[in-house]
Amino acid sequence: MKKRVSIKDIAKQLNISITTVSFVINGKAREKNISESLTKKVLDLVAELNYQPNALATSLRTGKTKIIGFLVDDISEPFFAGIARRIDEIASSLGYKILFSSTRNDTEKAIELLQIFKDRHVDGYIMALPEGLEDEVKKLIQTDAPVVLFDRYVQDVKTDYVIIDNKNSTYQATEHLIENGYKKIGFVTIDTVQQQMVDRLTGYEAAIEAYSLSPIVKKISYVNSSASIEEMVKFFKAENQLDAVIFAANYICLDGLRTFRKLGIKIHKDLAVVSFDDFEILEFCEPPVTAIAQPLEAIAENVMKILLNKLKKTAKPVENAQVSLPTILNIRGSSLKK
Amino acid sequence: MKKRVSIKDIAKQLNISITTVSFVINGKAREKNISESLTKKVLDLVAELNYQPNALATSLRTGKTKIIGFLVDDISEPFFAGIARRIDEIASSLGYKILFSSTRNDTEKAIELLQIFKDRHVDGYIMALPEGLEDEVKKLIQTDAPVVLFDRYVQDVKTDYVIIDNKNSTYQATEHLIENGYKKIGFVTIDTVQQQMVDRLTGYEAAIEAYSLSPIVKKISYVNSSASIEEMVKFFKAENQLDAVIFAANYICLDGLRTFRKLGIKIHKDLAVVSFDDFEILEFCEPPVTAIAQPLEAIAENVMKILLNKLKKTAKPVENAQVSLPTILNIRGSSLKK
DNA sequence: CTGAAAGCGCTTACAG
DNA sequence: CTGAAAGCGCTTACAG
Repeated sequence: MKKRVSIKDIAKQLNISITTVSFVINGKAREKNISESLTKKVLDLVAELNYQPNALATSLRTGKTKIIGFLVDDISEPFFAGIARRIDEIASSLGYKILFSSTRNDTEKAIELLQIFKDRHVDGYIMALPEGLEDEVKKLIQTDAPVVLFDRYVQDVKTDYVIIDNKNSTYQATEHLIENGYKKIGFVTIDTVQQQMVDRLTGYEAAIEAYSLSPIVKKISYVNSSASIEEMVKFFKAENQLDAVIFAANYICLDGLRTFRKLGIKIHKDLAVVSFDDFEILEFCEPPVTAIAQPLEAIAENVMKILLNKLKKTAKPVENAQVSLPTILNIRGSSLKK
Repeated sequence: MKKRVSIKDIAKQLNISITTVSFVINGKAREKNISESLTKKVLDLVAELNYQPNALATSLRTGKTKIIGFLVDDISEPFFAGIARRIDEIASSLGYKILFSSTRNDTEKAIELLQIFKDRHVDGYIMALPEGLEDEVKKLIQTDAPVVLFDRYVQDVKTDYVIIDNKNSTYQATEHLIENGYKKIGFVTIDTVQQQMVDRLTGYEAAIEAYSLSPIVKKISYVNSSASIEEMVKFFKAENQLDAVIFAANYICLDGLRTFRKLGIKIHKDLAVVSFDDFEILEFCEPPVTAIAQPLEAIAENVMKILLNKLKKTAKPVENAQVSLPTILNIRGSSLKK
C-alpha cells in the first residue's frame, strides 16, 4: 500500500512551507498575497501527484466533518429511501456525505444512534423522530447543532422542520369522498401520539364534523402485518355499513388491501378507498386507488435548503424555519361517484 | 457550546498521564499492568463525565474510521434499500457506520464517489458496480482495501463477492413453465453487459435449449418507464403467439404489467408470467404473479460476514470469498397449468 | 506500574 | 510575500 502524498511532500518538493501550500490549496492564495507563479507551481504539483488532503486531519483540525447524520425509522421504507436518495444527491453535489441509520422505532436504540452521530462529529442532523427522543433533541439543539426534522415535528421542541400539511390533506380527501356522495366514511390509523398521525386524524374529524357526519375511527395497535390484518378484519366485519374508508399511511393501506382480499371486499363497488401516501400497488388495483401523494423531492429539497443554510451561518441565530408542504390528491377510480 | 471533555481532562483531574487513561479506556489495563484501583478510578471518572473519545482524533491516529462505504445504483430501489437496512443493522452492532451514495448508473459519478470514499478513509467498500468501474476497483483492491461486491461481479476482477445463482434461477423458472405446458416462452430483459443480467438470460436459454424449444428474447434499451413500455407494446403485439413470459428484473416486470393493462392482456388467461424479483405488487395481481425471490437478508449477511472478516485480518492474504446464494421460486397463480 | 514525548496531517495566528 | 510553530485529541514505542 503506497503511502499517500501529504501536504509535507508537496512543500518539500517545492522547497516552501506547508503553510503556503495549505493557503494555495484552500484558495486563499490571493487573500494571502502569494505570488501567481508560486501558486501555479503548487497547483501543478498537486495535480501531478494527485494530492488529496486527508479529510480526517482537516476534520480534526477544523471540527467539521462534512458528514450529515440521517436518522429514520427504517431506511428500507420507500418514503425514507426516496428522501434519502434526493438528500444524498444534493449533499454530494456540495461535498457532504450522508451517514444513515434506522431506529426501528426503538427509543433506546435511537438515543444510542444519536450519541454515535455526535461522537462522530456529524455537521448536521436530519431526523424523523421516534417517540421518546424529545429531551435528547432539545439538548442537542441547545449545543447549537444544526438539526432539521421532517415527517413529524415535536410539539414542545423549538426547531426547524419540514412536514406536509397533514390536517388539510385528510380534510380535503374526506371532503372529496363526501362530495362524491359517501356518508359513512371510516378512518383507519394506528394508535400513536406521533404528530403526523394525530394531524391526519384531526383533518378527517374536522371534515366529518363540518358536514355533520359521524366519525368512525379504527386505531390499530401496529405490531406486524398479520396482526394488523386481523384487527382490520374485525373492524370491517363490525362496521359493515361503511361506504368508504381512508387509510392513514401506506403500510396501513397495504394491510387494508390484504384485508379486502381476505374478506372479498371489492374496491369502489363495496367500499370507496383513499390511501394516505401514494405507491405503485395502488395503480394496479381494480379500480386504481385514490391517494394523497407526499412530495418526496420537495421535502428532501426543503430539508437540505434549511440545513445548508444553518451550516453556513456562523452563530447567527435565526428564526426557526418551519415548512409545511402541500400534498397532491391523485383521484382514481376507487373514490368516484357511484 | 460547552467544550467536550478530552482525555487530557481526565488525566489532569486524576493527576496521571494521558497514556494511562488511554490504556484503560482501550481495555489494555491488564495488559499494561495498570493497578486495579487506578483502573477503577479512571473508569469511574469517565462514566461520571460521560467522556467519549473524539472519533476523529482516533481515526487520524489509527487510520481507521469504522465507516463502511456503500455504493449502489440507487438507494431508493427496494432491493438496495432492503440490503442497506440489514447491512446497517449488522454494522451498527459492531461499531461501524454506513456512508452511502447512489451512482445513478453514471460511470463518471461512480468514479468520483469512489474517490470520495477513499478520501474519507472508509475502512471497507460494499458495492454493486456500475459498468466502467472495473479498472478503478482493480486499483482499489491492489491497495489492499477491503472490497466486497454484490448483486453482480466483474469477470476479470479478482475479488470477494456475494451474488445469487442467476443462471440456475431462470433455468428453473423456465423449466417450471415448460413443465406446466407452456411452449412459447418469451424473455424480456435489458440491453446490458452487466453480469447478473447476462446470467439470467443464459439460464433461460439453457432451459429452452434443453427442451428443444425456441428462444424469444426482447432486450429493452432501458431509458425510462414510458419508453420501456412502448418497446414492450411493440414486442407483445409482434409476438402474439407467446403463451408465457419471464421478466428479468422487478422494474422490467413493473413496466410489463403496465403494458398488459394497456394492451388488455390478462395474466395467466392470455399469458403466463414469471418475475425475477418478488415485490408486493405481484401479490395483488389477478391472479398473483409467480416470482423468483432474492434473499435480501442473506445477501446482506454474507456481505458483512466477508467484509468483517477482511477488516479483522492483518494482511493475511486469503482466497477470495465468492458466494452464490440460491433464490426461491414463489409459485403463484400466474404460471399454473391451464 | 506509569509517564514524557513523538506523530497522525492538517489550519491558522503570529512574526517578519 | 512567506514560514516556523502551536495545536486539534488521540495512540503507542520507548524509557525508567
